[in-house]
This record gives sequence, structure tokens and C-alpha cells, in this order.
Amino acid sequence: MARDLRMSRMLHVLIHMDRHLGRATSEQIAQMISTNAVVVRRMMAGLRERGIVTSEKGHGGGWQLACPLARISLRDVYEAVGHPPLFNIGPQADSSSCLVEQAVDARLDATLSEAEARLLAQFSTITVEEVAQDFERRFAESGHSVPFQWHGSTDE
Amino acid sequence: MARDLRMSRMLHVLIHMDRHLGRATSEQIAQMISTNAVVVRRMMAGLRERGIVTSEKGHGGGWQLACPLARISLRDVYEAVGHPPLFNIGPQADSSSCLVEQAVDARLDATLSEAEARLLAQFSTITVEEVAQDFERRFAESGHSVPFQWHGSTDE
DNA sequence: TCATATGTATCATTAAGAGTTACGTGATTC
DNA sequence: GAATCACGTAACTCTTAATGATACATATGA
Repeated sequence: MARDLRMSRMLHVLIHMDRHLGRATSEQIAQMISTNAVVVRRMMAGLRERGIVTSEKGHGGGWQLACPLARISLRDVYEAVGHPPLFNIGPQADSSSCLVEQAVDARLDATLSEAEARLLAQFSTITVEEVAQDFERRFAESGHSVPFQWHGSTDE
Repeated sequence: MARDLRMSRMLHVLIHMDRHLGRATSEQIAQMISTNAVVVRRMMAGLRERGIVTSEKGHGGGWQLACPLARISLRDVYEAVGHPPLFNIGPQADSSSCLVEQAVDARLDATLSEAEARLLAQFSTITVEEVAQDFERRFAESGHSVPFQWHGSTDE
């Protein structure tokens, strides 16, 4: 597909879980982000491995936040979803015996690596709590009485 | 496919054209970068529109550099190949009515836009001539007598 | 006039993310 | 202790964008 949506989607989910869901099943989360429960489990499994959420099976089970949003950075979420490749451009993965190509690839790799390091550093400075507060500002400015677009179900 | 190789490939081609090919047909270039002549024409068409190369049909035709490498920046090449999306991550293209998702998307978009601006600025500071000189340093250090891995044909 | 080379439309191939189905396992409820 | 619920995961298919390939038109030079 176009690009990797996992980081964006997981941020969305984490804020909903903190601000109004509490515990949620994969099925509920899937409806929230318009996808399939299996896709949700795949992504959430990465968050669990990083200690961001916990999961429980059986009746009353589901997913739950394991720490406050203020202690989760965008970098944490990026790593949790498997640190997908950041860039859509760059040289071919396998190197060539052509010295010109080697020089081009080295320059591009160096430039992209530097940009990647800067972007990841930036991700480290932003907490999910900050983004949640962005949302609350938007809500306050919207003048609506219900802070969420209810995703599929109205019971909570 | 994995990622967009056009910028890397065109840099490779430009340096070869400047340093030892002079004029080259799409077929020769295709062999150089291990692809098809039509793919080459597609990419080179963008360079021509930006005034980086010229093309001529018929006998003795082909592609030729239109300006010195010192006057072509990596940014120019990036734009010439159609400024493909830089990032492989990010929010979904279409926006949602969910305020949480909007906040997440806005934050990610802002962060990525900033990173994109920085990377493009960096591309602007690097000329293709500099990369060609990188190559010449590599050649000098390699101790080889022939500066190129000859791509497919040995006649020139 | 014919061979050469670009210009371009159209389709096939490929790789990676995303979506889906099926089935297993553990936990809770009755 | 059987049924139900929910996660865990393997093994697919689907979709998208880049790339590769084929066919044919057009322009140029010998």
C-alpha cells in the first residue's frame, strides 16, 4: 500500500485508550481505526513487547495501557511497531562494484542517515501525552459536546 | 517495490555521462544501471524538462549533459525525477472526522514536513560535482587503472 | 528509404503493507 | 466442565506504487 500507517494508527489508539476507553478488545480497536482485529493484534503485540500496553485473554480481556502517555514518546511507538523504513527514496539495498555507484550510494546513505537520526531525535522529544493535549485543544475549539467521533459503537 | 531508486540512478548516470560517456543512448544507459531503455527515457525526460540534459533523435542521437555537474544539486535531481514522496511512514492521506486522529495526523505531518524541509535544504547544498569528486577519491584510493566498472559494453 | 533513437501508451511484474480466514490457546462464566 | 470470549499466529489474498517489458509512432541522419 501507499505507506506505513502503523505509527499513526497506534498513536490514535493509545490516546483513545487513555482518554476514554480504558480497556479495549482488538475488535473494538479495529472498528476505531477501520481495520481488522488481526491487524490490530499484530500492531499491539509490538507495543506490548515494549511495555506500553498489556493484554489479557478470555472474558473481560483485551488491551490496556501499561504506563501514562507522558512516558511514551513518538520514538517509542515508532520502535514498537517495528521501526519500519523511514524513507521512500534511496539507493538500492545491494551494493555494486561500480565505484561511481558506490560514491553515489555512500553520499545518499550518509545524507539520509543524518536526516533519520534527526527525525528520530525529534520523535524522542514528543510524548503521546502532548499529542493528546493537542486533541483536547482541538476539542475545546470545536465547541462540540462529545469529544470523540464514536467509532462504530456507542456503548461504553 | 521496495523504494524509489530514481534519484540514486540518475545521479549515477549523470556522473558517468560527465566523466566518460559524453553522449549516451537510452540503451547504453539502461545497461549501465541494469534496467530497460523505456525506464531510462521516463527518468531522463524529467531531467530534460529541468534543463539538466538534452535529447536528440535519430542517428548519432541520445542524451547529453546540458550543464556542468557543479551547477546541479541533489535537490535538482530529486525534483527532476518527479519529487517522489520522501517518507515511508505517516498518516493516511485522507483526513478523518475523529478529532483524535486529526490531532495525531497534524503532529505527524508537521514533524515530517519539518524533516522534509531540512532534508531538501541539505540536498540543495550538495552538487553532483561533489559526488563525482567523491568517486574520484575512491578511485584514487582503489589503485585500479580503470576508473569504471564497464557497464555491459567495452567499446567507447 | 531505411536504420536509428527518442516519445509514449499499455500492460506485466514485484515487493511490502494491509486485509482476511482459520485454527489454536488461555481465561472467565454459567 | 462446557461454552464463550479474546488473544496468538500461521498462511493466505488484496492493494498500491515502483519498475520492467512490449508495441508502435515520430523524427533524424546516412
